[in-house]
Amino acid sequence: MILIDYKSRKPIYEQIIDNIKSLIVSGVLKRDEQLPSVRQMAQELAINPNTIQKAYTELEREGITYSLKGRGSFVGSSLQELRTVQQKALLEQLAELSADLYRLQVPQQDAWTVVQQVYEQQKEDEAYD
Amino acid sequence: MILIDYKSRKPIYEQIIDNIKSLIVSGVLKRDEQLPSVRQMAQELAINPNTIQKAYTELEREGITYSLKGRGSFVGSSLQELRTVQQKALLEQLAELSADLYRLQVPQQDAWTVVQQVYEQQKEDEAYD
DNA sequence: TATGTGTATTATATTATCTAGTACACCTAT
DNA sequence: ATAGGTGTACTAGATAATATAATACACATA
Repeated sequence: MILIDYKSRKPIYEQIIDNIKSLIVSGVLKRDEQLPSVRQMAQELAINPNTIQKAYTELEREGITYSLKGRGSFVGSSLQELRTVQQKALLEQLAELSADLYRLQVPQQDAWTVVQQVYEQQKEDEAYD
Repeated sequence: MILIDYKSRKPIYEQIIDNIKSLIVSGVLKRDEQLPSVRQMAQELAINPNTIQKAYTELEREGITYSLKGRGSFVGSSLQELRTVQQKALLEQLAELSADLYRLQVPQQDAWTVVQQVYEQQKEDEAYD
């Protein structure tokens, strides 16, 4: 369900956060569905429970999950809500990257070609599902 | 000449590296031109000389500068060489970002609009030089 | 010779990350 | 009521990356 890359410079708890967001946005985890408990996920990933706890706390702070004492942690954000937020964030990243591309005098056409090619490649990959 | 953002999560030595690359790519620093000495830059930025040294060592490792004992550090990469390398790196970033955009189902048209707007905005800003 | 270079070394401080262990309050099924 | 599973809080320690501090040495040049 969740994969951790220990070689990455990205902290484990951030990888868990991103992973859960992906699961929600991809529709695997749905609103009000229960997440694995802190201890369970810690055991499955062979990671300290405190690290999972840190990820869950941050997810709750962002309003993406909610926790009930004695019950568990649950998805608090709908697929559409989270998708909208993340789309906005990605477009902001794209704007920053575009500014860098401009500064380095990369032709607009070259940038566009890359985007197009990736989109078409992804579409092809999807055709095999 | 160089600005450091102490609030940034990016380490100071990395900021120095990026800053010097920008100065080369923008044509401010030219091939074989001498960089500020380790001690001089350390004093100007009120930063420990070892931190500057770390940045310079990395720049030399990347082939962007070269150092001569007793002489100083100099630009070893031409504007065109470095620009080409960095353009390639940026386009790779763009490819990764495009894949994320696709996964989040951002319409290709929306992405394209952002890129276009940034390019036009930058062009306008430049007109005031 | 004096000064300014790059470079190397050792030590310390700080911060972020992660682990370890323990404890408590709460919920629920038995 | 009890047991077991929840979230949560707390203290402590290990480790790595980053940055500072203080010296020292070799080399180049005016």
